[in-house]
Amino acid sequence: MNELNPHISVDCVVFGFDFEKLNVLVIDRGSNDTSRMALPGNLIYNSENLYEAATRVLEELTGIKNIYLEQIGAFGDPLRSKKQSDQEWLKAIRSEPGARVITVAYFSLVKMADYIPHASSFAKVASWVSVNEISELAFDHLEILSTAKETLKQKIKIQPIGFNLLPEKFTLSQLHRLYEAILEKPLDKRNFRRKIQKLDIITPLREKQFGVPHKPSQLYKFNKEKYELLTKIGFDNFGF
Amino acid sequence: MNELNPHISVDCVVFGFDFEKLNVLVIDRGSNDTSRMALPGNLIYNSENLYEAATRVLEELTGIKNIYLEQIGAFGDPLRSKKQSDQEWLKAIRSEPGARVITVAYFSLVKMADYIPHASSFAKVASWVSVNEISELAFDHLEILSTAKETLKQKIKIQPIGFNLLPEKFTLSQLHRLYEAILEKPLDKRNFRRKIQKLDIITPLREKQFGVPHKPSQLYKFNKEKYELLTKIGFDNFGF
DNA sequence: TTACTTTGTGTCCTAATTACACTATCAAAT
DNA sequence: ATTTGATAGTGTAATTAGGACACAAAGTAA
Repeated sequence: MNELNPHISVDCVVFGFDFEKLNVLVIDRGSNDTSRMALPGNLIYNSENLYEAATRVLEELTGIKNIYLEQIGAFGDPLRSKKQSDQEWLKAIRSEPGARVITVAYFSLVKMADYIPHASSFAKVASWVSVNEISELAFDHLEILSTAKETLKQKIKIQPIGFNLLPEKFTLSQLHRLYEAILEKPLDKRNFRRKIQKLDIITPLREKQFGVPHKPSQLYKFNKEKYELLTKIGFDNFGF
Repeated sequence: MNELNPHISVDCVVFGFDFEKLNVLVIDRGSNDTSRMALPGNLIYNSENLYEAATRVLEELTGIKNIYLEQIGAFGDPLRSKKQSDQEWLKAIRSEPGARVITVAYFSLVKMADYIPHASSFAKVASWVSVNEISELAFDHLEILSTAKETLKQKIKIQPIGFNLLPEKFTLSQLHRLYEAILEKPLDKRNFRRKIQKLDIITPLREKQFGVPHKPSQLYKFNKEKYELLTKIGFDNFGF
């Protein structure tokens, strides 16, 4: 009973933030056609649920574990894996390369510094790529990525999940740039700071940046207790 | 190749509004155990995509077609169809009743008056039930329903999809009660009206209610052009 | 004609949003 | 020592949105 289900896969859109822009973790299939890159993903086992499968596959392919992971939705066009380049690759790794597969996509937010991705299994290389520089991916992964970006945009307005993309200690400017990168629009610096401060979910540390060639910035940490209290009593949005 | 895929199903949460409260369309499996009701759903064909499958299954089981339909997500716990009552029913209608099936759930909004549901196929009866009176459903359908309600709550704040639940001509009071039913909280009458009017997506008709034992209400229609313009240039939310 | 029901409307107060510019503080270069 | 370059950090005024609140108007039914 603990066998691969040849009809169902999971794919993960792993976002990382380098203090400048959003990045996505992709694996390189190593062949030399034009669309060599793909999102990490694979078939599920019949014994595991979808979330477990996503967690497992991500660790197997990239070594990443213990992260924020949330479902985006299911993608199941009958032709989603019928491109010739995709079929060739599937023949190399699947026992039923022609099977009709639907995939359940997840998106994940990680602290980029914590994960120097190490490739494994059939992923020759796993690496970070700027989301805006991706114009082609295997299967329907470009569509999945696009949906993931949209989901993240919506979600960041409702929950402060962005903190999963920052280190424990961060500056307001970093948080500011993160929101701008996700929402893909400029946000006024003073208004942003005022709003974040009023939410009362960050706490200043007794610490500043040092070694930077400009005025050092106050460091903050995320106030998890306050956030959990907020989610418990219910709140509507973070309104950016 | 045009065959049923024994591992993938679709389920539909069809919402209707009776001017008082939200209702959901359920099918009655006709057996006499405690959880006789289920959401309309069935296995997909390998030749169709997920949206097509949901459309087809819904029409086959309830006669409903041409409606607003949107994906909620995938549900795939390995035990989701292992309750004894569910297994007994699956044995009656499936060739592989023990197979591990994941389901892709959709939610749908219909004008209740347009659809006097007629049962067919293995649905002995299809009928409207108030969402608040449902405490048990087959499989994991209660969880799916719960997610659907939450999705609808979120979505109604961002897009005016509520109009799919009302007839062509409607009153502001009906729209008001609809929002209250979906959001499960009272909304101030005057503030609600002000807000809706400012959105500029409804147009008053040269028509009033008649035959009602109280002051007749102005009738309105939904302004689709304005809405599409809004979605094109982008808007953030409807803020209720 | 009265009773009953639902419609439709305006104001005041508070809170939130937007637009906007200059000084402070550090490292690095000269 | 001084200058340069970079980013941090801060306040206000004007506008807009949100929330609380009560009563007259228009119909049917008794």
